[in-house]
Amino acid sequence: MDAIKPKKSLVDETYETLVDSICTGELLPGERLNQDEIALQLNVSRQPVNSAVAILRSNGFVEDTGRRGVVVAAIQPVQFQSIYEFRALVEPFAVTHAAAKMTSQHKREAEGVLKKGTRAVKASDIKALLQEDMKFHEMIYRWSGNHVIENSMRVNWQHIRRSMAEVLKNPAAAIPTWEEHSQIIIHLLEGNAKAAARSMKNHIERAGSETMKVLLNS
Amino acid sequence: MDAIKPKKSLVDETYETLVDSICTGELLPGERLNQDEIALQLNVSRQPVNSAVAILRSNGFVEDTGRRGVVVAAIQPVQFQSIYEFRALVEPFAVTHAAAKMTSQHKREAEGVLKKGTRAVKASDIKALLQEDMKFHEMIYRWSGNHVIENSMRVNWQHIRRSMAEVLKNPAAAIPTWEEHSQIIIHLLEGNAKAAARSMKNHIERAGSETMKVLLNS
DNA sequence: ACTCAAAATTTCGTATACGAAATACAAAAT
DNA sequence: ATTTTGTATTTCGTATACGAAATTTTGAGT
Repeated sequence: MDAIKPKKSLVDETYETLVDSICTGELLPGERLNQDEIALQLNVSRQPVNSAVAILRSNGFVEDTGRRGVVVAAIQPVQFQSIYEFRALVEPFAVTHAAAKMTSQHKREAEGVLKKGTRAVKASDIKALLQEDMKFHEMIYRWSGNHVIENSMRVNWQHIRRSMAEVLKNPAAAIPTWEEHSQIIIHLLEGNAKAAARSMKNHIERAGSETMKVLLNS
Repeated sequence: MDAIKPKKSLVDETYETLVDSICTGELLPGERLNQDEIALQLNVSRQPVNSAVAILRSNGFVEDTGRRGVVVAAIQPVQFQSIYEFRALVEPFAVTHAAAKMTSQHKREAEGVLKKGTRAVKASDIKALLQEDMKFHEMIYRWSGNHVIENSMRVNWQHIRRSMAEVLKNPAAAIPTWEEHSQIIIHLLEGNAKAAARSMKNHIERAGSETMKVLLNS
């Protein structure tokens, strides 16, 4: 028998709602977060909102102004450059570690994600594209067996979502992405760690420059 | 006229106190955190304690038990292996980026940290050794100009403190550490990025195996 | 004595209350 | 008209209150 759904706390729900709002651009950089207003909108008291804001602050999504309350942290293009530089280092490393551990179980999982990804490409389903892209990379982190990678990238991915939503305003941008994802998996299943890592590096660098191009023109 | 000191919130104070207690081993893995008790000891109400615990949870220092409340997260040796693997990747990268940006300002800062470090070695001042080691590496992250590195490593360092406290029960273990730190800076000031990165990689790998040796024997 | 269920207690999550600091507003002085 | 200053309002941080779920204790039945 399955455990009944462990409904999350209001703090968690509030936190996730706010992160979503920030990442989708509903809350713009510099905008103030009014706790009373948020509490009213989400139909909870100010207490869970206050706790959620404290976590947002700890994770760098909002910042103190020195005055009252917090504002949505600004995201500069240079920060995305940092993120992609970092990814270009970490992701090939994750792939290399994953290569040594491939099983038929992994193969099945990869096929599932690739199928969902290509389906989303065909349907130009932006929301699905976003979700499946994240799932693909999180899958690789997990396969690497190094939990620090997964943890370190978690917050970054929330920021990446912000930029990716911009990039995918042209859904065709997802076509090369999923071709590259597919190629990486092929190399992994061949047991060719070097080629897989190189593919990943190229993938991140291409996606990075694509992203910077879009961000700088907007 | 100087601005008056902006004293931190009780949530922050509570959070830092709890992280300290976890990292120094005062609170052991698996131990339950009783909010009433903590509030009483810190002489605050349960509200800031509750918020601080939520942040601890978000940062992986404590985990839900499925029952009531949270317990201090267990730290397995394998987690430290992951951390050191990760550092062996990220820190040479940071050094490489820092190498391109050295100024006389940086030189002065480095000399200050190295002096404090070697003084702590001579005095076998464990607390200072811990603090200065962290400061040394955070300085390099900062110099790299990539904020993602600094942010990603922040939580890791709290865990590293836990292991380092163990290692430094033999204070002589700090001697090679600060020789290596010094060597890294020398290469950086020479503008020799390759050599600096290699020194950093060796430093992390030696420190990592030293740490694993101590953890597995305790 | 041992077991099990009902009652009492603990402790958490969330709501509400309150004081203090920041901001907005308004009126007086230049 | 602009600046200044006193006052009202907003909004946050923290304290306290309360209900519900988990845990412990109690005690009756075996």
